[in-house]
Amino acid sequence: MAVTDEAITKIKDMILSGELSAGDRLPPEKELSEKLGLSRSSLREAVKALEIIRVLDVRRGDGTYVTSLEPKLLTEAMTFIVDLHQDKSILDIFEVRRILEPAAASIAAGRISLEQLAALRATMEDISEATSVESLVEHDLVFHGLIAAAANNSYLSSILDALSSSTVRARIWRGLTQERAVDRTLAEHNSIIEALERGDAELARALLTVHISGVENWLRQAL
Amino acid sequence: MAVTDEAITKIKDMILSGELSAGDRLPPEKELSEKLGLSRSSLREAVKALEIIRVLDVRRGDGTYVTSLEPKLLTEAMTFIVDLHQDKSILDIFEVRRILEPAAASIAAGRISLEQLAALRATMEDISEATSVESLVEHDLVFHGLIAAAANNSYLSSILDALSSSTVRARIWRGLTQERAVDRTLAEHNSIIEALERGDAELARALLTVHISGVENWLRQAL
DNA sequence: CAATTGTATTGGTCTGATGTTTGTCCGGGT
DNA sequence: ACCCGGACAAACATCAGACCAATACAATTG
Repeated sequence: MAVTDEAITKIKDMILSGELSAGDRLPPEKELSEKLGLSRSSLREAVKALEIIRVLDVRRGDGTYVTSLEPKLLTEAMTFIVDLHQDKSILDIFEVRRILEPAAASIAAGRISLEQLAALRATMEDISEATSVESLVEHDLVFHGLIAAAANNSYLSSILDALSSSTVRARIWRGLTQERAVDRTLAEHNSIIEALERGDAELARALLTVHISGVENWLRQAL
Repeated sequence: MAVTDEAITKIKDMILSGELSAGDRLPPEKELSEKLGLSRSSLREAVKALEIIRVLDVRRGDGTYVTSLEPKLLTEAMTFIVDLHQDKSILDIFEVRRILEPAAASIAAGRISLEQLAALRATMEDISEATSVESLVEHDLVFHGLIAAAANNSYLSSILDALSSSTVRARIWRGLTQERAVDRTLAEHNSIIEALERGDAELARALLTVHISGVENWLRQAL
């Protein structure tokens, strides 16, 4: 194994063993490189790799820290990967979303707060068939993100966030505007909000299934 | 933004734009570093970061290539992250598994092949309450992995694989052996196989829900 | 006491040299 | 014609050392 990969493993092990915990600061690069027995350049490659998956947080002029390691941080790393995997099998991604989104909505129906409901309703304002694609994408991201967040499970919302990379969404909304299906989609969003307001878990689940399936079917024939 | 991060973005964009496709070889480090306007050292940090999330494949003495970018590769990257996130909120992870595993089993019931069924049955051989924890973990990983694979959705099985890091599994099985709950768990596995053999999607879904919930409840009281 | 300035610490980047591995080509032997 | 081995080139791996830039913190100053 290359020295850099060894360093990655060693740092990972230090975290797993508890020698390093969330928020802890690592020794300076020079010191750590000597301790691990490799050059600073090689160590930096290892640190960079751990930084991109949000395990380490490097602050110039300050030091390198272990991140909070909250599940939320999983999102960014996963999004990065899913972004690159797009086009490969969007339908597979939709199949997973069709499983998770209704489940999230169902859970959310029993837990969602008034503030979150208000935020959901707010996303519907100023949105219509005439709205720009960028705004629609933004609305959609926030809308589904809020529902996932209301389910109160960081892993669940992180995974859903990642599976709905904005790049993919943008293309879909672009297609929807051409197909003049925007108001149907927005009407579905409205129904979902109403179900959540009533705390109707079963209805919320069903509406999400229909909603995702609708887009999925449009996608299927578009490909 | 630092030059290294710029390089990461640029390489990512080259892949997204199609300038680089799966399997393509990147220019040599020296050449690419000049093209992107940074030193070789900094470029190497960028490459290392993309290598760890399985976007690039570096072959010493040969060159650097874009990986196949198959969803399967998502697993390794995600597992690495989830491994580090363990202990933080295992129950959240179980909640997601309780959503995905039954869905996967339900889909698998209609698609599973005879070979896959045989493989599933094979995992039950030589397994009993007396078996070592290592073997039980191995059995469990393969068992659930096969079901996920039978659902024939790479993203689904990748995510499930990642959520079931062997580190977590090991600890759970260790607990189960102490609680003498091993044969109940194995009996549930048997029932699941039978449901899949009959192609009974609804039953498979229910059994998986019960199965995951059972472990989940044990975990809840153990924490 | 607050604002400013200095300075040490720490990460960011570059350069250039050297080691290691791999792929390829070519010549000799069968 | 085929196979094998060595030489060579290409490409990544690693290191050492230098200098830049941002930050934290203590000292200074008003």
